[in-house]
Amino acid sequence: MVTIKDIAKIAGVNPSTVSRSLNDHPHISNKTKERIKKIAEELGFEFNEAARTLNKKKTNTIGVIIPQFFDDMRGEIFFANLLGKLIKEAQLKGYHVRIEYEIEKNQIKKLIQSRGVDGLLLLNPYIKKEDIEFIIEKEIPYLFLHYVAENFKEKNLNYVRTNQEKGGYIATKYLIEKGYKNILTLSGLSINSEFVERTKGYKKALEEFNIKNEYIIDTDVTFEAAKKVIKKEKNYLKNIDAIFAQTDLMALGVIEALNEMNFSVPKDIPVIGFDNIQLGTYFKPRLTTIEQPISKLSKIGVKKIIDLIDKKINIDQLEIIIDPKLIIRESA
Amino acid sequence: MVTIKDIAKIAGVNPSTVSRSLNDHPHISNKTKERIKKIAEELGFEFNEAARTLNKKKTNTIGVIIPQFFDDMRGEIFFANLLGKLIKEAQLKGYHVRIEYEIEKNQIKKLIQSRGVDGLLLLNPYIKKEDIEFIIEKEIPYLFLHYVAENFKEKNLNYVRTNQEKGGYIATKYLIEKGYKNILTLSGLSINSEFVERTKGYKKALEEFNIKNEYIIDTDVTFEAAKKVIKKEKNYLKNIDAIFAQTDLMALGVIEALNEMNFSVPKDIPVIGFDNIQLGTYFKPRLTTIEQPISKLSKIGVKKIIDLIDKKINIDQLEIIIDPKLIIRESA
DNA sequence: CTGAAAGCGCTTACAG
DNA sequence: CTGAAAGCGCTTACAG
Repeated sequence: MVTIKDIAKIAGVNPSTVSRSLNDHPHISNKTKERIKKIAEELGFEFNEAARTLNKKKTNTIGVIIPQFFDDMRGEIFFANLLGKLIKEAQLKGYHVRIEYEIEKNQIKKLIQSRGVDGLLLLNPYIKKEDIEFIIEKEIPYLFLHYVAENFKEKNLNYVRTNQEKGGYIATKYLIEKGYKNILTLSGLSINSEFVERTKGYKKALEEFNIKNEYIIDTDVTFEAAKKVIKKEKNYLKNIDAIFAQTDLMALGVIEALNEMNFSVPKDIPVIGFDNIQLGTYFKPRLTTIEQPISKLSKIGVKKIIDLIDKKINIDQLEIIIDPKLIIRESA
Repeated sequence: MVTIKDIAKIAGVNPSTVSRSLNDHPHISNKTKERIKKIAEELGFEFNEAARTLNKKKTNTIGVIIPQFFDDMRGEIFFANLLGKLIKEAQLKGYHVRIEYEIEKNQIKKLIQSRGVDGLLLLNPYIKKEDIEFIIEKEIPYLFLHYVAENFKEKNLNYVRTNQEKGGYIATKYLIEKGYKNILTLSGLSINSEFVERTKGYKKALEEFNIKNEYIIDTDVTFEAAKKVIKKEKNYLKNIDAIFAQTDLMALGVIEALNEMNFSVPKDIPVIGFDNIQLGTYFKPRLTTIEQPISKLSKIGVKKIIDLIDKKINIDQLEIIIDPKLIIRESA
């Protein structure tokens, strides 16, 4: 592999001159710069990353901690999308992304101590409290993305996330304004706060329109669970005239159940989802839903973590909340 | 950050002794080893990765090159699954994974020249010929995973892939043995050879059973395209008594189209898919399909690339072909 | 069993 | 504008 020394020898200069030339140091004459760059190019020279990292204490790597439930169907689509966009965004800015599951106990600490990353993008809401404290103590640039830690509410943390409450509010309000008053929301049986937030938004909308009847069912965040629950709660359904399912997959399960029970969607019962997965556009009726702003999330996430790494922004606190968007199609 | 020197000072020994102790070098007394390990533990020491990499010329990183079409719906589910499993597998073996899109021209060359990875897992079939030649010339351990390069048929390349032809064969044979003789296959309009292979398998099965009637339609690999084509080819359908759609998403589109045209699946026309995406289990009728062996693919892929890196196996040629599996459910 | 020294491939403060 | 030297944090061949 060709090194700076090789180039120095060929050019008859000191390695430091090669380094400076290739790094466009201002105090080097254009003549030598160009001469050296040409040689470097011809030899196919690239800086040895490890050597640079060791010297500059800069890895150009963003650590991304993903949750174990990445394997879930729902997580999969959403996270795959998010990760794909994160990788691309980072790459465009000269960083790369190191994705890790939290498998071992001290994974995050090790990652930091071994100087493997410049900063951390945390996509896992279940980061341990001590890890968060460690990150903060060591002043490692970090950003919660999409989720905010569940285990550490005391301190103001850095995050970029979707306004889930607003999403729930928008969905519910849309149904109310269409004239529905008995709205069931299917929420997630999950410790992730997104569902709590969406239900909050649901309640807020009801309240705003002075509607007293709340119908809330918590269930697993899957197609099957949603389908099953709807079929089981036949009697319950008699009071209901619209449904807000808090994920698209659940909404599809609900529609499937309703179809099998000979309800027509949206005529008999409109259904609105959440996420805007592509799947929702495939089947009839095409899903009306709330869009998670994945593109914005990844663009802003990458930009901000790099700003934090470059100390372009204060590490004090960074709170960015992105509003989701109503997508009107056929199901409601 | 704590270094080997710090520990040496505290322990009153030479840094080399610390290094050897922490690396479990055989010639160090257990006493000092344990003493030093304890100090290291107390200080929260971890090896500086860059320093180690620089010295040992080993990054413990597997480069993963993904195709631009990772963003596609189909690619997304399949690749997300595969990537998630790759990351986990690699991590369990002490490696991490560096995922890159091929954005710049010389991305792969740079990755190699800058010594960023120990080996390459190529998930992109459209690697340029010169890149492949470069990889081979530099003797970088590499493995095509899932796809095999389209641009470089001359040389025997290393790969781990699914036997797509066999998949097409199994699917078609299954339909034939159920008594169907006029089988349409919906193949992919795509330069990826997987569809060519699956169609080959389809033909092979027909031939084996002496069936002369071939029905092949090539179309975009999407739900919508499949649906549209089926609705358009109404007349064509009259001759058909079973359909083999070469992706699950296409199969779902086909079923949706058939339903809208008042055909019952599988009673009137059975439909078999390919991929075994989870989605296929959600809707009625649940999809009969061919399973892509994603778990095996990722496990073997990671294991073999590490073997190549460790020179445990010959770099001469590695060809592993994994058979897909028939999953019988309701649609056929 | 342990130490002293050189080296991995860069960068940069110090000189001139 | 350029060079010589020290250093980033490890490892390991050479000695003893």
